[in-house]
Amino acid sequence: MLTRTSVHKRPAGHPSDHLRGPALAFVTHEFDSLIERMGTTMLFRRGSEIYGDKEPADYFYKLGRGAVRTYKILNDGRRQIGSFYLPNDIFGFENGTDHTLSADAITEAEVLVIKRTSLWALAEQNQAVARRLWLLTSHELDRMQDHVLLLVKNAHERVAEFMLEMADRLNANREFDLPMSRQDVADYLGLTIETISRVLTHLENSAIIALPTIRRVVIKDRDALIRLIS
Amino acid sequence: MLTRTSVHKRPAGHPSDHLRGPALAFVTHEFDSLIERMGTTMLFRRGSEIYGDKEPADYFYKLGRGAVRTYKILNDGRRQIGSFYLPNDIFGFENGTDHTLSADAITEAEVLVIKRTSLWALAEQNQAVARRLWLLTSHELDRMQDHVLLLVKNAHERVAEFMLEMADRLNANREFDLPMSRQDVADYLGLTIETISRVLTHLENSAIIALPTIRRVVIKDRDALIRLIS
DNA sequence: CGACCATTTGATATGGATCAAGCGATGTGG
DNA sequence: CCACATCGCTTGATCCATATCAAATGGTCG
Repeated sequence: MLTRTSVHKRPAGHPSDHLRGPALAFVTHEFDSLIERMGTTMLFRRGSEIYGDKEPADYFYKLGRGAVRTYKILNDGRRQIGSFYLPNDIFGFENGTDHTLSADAITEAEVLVIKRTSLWALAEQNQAVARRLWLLTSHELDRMQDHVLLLVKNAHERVAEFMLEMADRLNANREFDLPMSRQDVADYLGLTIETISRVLTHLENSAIIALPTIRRVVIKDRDALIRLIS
Repeated sequence: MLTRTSVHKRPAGHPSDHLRGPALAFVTHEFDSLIERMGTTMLFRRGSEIYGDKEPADYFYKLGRGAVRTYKILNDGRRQIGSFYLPNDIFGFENGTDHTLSADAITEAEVLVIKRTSLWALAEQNQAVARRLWLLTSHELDRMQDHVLLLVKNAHERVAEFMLEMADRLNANREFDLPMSRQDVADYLGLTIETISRVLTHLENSAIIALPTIRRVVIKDRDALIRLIS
């Protein structure tokens, strides 16, 4: 019988691999200016819908300013949030031709809107663009995978991991403002608002975080947070 | 949500949709024979590892015969299964340069192993291949998204949805054999084996399914199952 | 047949949900 | 500038779905 050991020898072969360093930077920059030229900037008010569940996915989006959530309303009326998007994130990639989630603006949001067909046509001729599209999808996949792993943990672990993720994505070392409400956090983590509140109070009482205002978070003991998610 | 099937069935509405009909069929076939020529068939014994967590992802895989699971062991020792793969599914696409999940054979499995670098080189010159790679990643993303939505439902809903998904993916109308154990099902659905067992007993007592043997499932009342997941 | 492992079934415990009330910040009209 | 309404959040009491612990059953393979 064949064994599998011989299989894993070569250097990594991920799509983006030969784009390391300057090459990757170039492609990223090129891609960004491309879509900036192809797209239109739009302003969405707090709470307004960017696209709806089951709508054809004719566009994709790059967030300039603000915050966006994608979500689905379940049969029992609960809302499950799929992802949060922060400045410079690209979204609307989470699915195929028809959106399976809806997206709306959590805060006032400046969004670059790009027509898919034009970008797709471009990808037909430009390998770098095609590669980039693939990479974006792949990152979205990574994120979704992490979300699955998050949802099987207990409440303390979910909240701790969420706070570390937010700090990271907001480039904050210790202190940041959550762009979303407690209800949003609850719907993302698959918990209730009461549980979120209790866990935060507990973390505050344990001197692991501080909450100077309702939206502001100070990470006082990052190691303790990391230990929580172990 | 339940309509998603194996990687090879194109969900309605994907970006590649302008490849409808003969064009897509051609591409799919071309791609399949391409990778068959590029890859090597290997046999994995029941329970043997196909790739490990944190190994470089140098290959991807097409399952010929058997069943495969990808999973991650959590800090507390629990095992979370990310996906099951069935014949003709392509896997090893669930991430970037390094695997974030491990994969092993649930049953004896015949697997076509393809070197990523060779396929990637091909994609550089062949749009159809590049498109195909994107599509595969995108399907994986769809599946992961469904998994997130599954994990926030209650035990009955999760099990009902799982059974419908399996029937669909195994192309079974009423009757099929589960390739995986109760423990696997539990680890996929984020439940315990006892809960799986109790829900199955309940579904059997309600004449919604029958379980003639431990692995065999007969769907006696599909509508009731669908109603359960509403 | 006997041993072993997977599954089922039963009894009890518990984490997080639910229901309910209180609180604090923000805004509005008088 | 204050009284009051509103909304988002916190806190408390209780409940319930699922986990956990434990034992019985069944299926498989020597």
